[in-house]
Parts: sequence; structure tokens; C-alpha cells
Amino acid sequence: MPELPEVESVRRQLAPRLLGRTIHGVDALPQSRFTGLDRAAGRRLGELHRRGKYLIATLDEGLELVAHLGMTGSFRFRGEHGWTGDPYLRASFQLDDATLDFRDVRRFGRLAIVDAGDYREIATLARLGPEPLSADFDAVRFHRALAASRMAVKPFLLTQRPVAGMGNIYADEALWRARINPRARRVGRSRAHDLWRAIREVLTEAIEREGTTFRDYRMVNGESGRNAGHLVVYGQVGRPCPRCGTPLVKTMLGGRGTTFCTRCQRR
DNA sequence: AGATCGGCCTGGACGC
DNA sequence: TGCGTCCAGGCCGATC
Repeated sequence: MPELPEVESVRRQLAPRLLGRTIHGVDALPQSRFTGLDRAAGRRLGELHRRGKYLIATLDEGLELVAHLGMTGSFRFRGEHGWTGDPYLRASFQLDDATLDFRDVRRFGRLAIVDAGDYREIATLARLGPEPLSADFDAVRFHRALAASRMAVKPFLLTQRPVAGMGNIYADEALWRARINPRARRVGRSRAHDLWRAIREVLTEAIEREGTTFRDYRMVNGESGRNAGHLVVYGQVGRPCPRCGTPLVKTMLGGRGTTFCTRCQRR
């Protein structure tokens, strides 16, 4: 599922293909998660940035194209790397030298043209926490954020407020690495610092492997990420914990499947 | 205001 | 075989 490392991998391949191109037109299925796309025609693309799991392309005339891949969204260039289109094609951008297709099986993806920096219609982006791999992500402030919340730590991470870009996979991986129970509502300073470090490590390693592919996630060149074989807890229920050998268990937490070690990650 | 929960969406795995 | 049920899960809006 596209979380921060997957979105970053997409950004790196997409950015040089968008820079300086003009969007001559957009064909999009009518769906509520696509907004303002008619404003894209004639706009020239600048740099492509990432905030958490959001891709943000600068456009001229003070506009931005915001894209979220949701669960199954992917960008591909028509006719490249064997991609010709399929029933899950939801939107297409005509550029100077190529057609950029947005494919999305489950339709959780989102595309929007907004006034630059005005994210009021994208609530999660408007309230997004600091970038985990930037200096803005500060261990002391992270601990304060955890202490101020009454939520269990894992669902709180998934709100994107204490830190940007965590999804179900890397939240489970980081909590295991920091030995924190996903249901913990109180996380001490030392453990919060461990989690701060674990988040940065887990995401950095996954970016180096260009993300985790189970089925749908693909980079712009159609290739899979190489991180799936390195996951320690996610999808590993029943396997022995690599640290202590206790079989990993899976429970529901905040409506999400959650895998952890009952011994290493005691409450 | 913060926390919680169901809905969105589809394909695939699984059980009978 | 075929049908029904459940699960995957990021985000959003309604509700507590």
C-alpha cells in the first residue's frame, strides 16, 4: 500500500518527467475524489514535492496539483514499460510529450487542483504533522505530541498528526522495533525517543528498497519495490518474533489489522 | 475539541 | 462450481 516510502519512490521517477511540461488537457472519470481538474488545462508544471503520502506538483498561475494514491493508485506513462491501459484507468493528463495515466482499482485515490498552499478541502493535508526524515521531526516535540493524546499510540500515528506518512505497514514495523505495544496510551520519554528513531530507520530503509509491493503498488516504470521481504511483523502472524521467538499475533486495533509481539511489546 | 466508528471501493481468499 | 462473507486500509464525515 502506498505509504511514505512508496510515494517517495513514485515522486523520484515522476518529477523529471513533469518538470517544465504543460498540461494540455485532463480526462477524468466523474468521481467525488477528483476536484478542480478543469483548472489544470494550459498550466505549466514545476517541481514535484511530497508531503507525507501526498504528491504536490507546482503549477503556474499560483496553483498546485495534489495527488494521493489511496490504496491502489499508480501513475504510468501511456505506452511505456508495457502499459497500455486497463479497466482501472481513472484519469489521464495530456502533456507535451506523453500521456500520464492514473490507475486506481479501489478508487480511494484523490486528485485535486488547489490554490497553492490552500489545503482546506484536504483536511489531513491541512493538519499534517512534520516530515519524518526532515529536521522538523523533533524527538522532544514528538514525545510531547504522544503525551498530549489520549489515543492508543498506533491509531494516533495513523492520523498523520504526530508525524506524516505512516501507514499500517510501517507503523507496525516501527512499533515492533521500538518495543512499544500498539495499544499503549502512555509512552514515556525514552520509548518515545526509541519510536522516533525507529520511524526514521524503517522509512529510510524502505525508501532505499523503493517501497513495499504486495500486489498493486508499482513505480512509474512498472517495477515493484523490494522491501516486502524485509518486513519483520506486518503480514508475519504466527511466525516467531526475530528478537525473542514468541509467535507474532494479530489483532484488530482501530479497525486495522495489527501484528505485534506480545513479549517484546508488553504494555 | 478530541476520540471513535462506519462508509467508501474492489478483488481475492476462504468456507460451505 | 458457485455463492456468500470477510479482509485489505487511507481518509472522511457523522456522531459521541
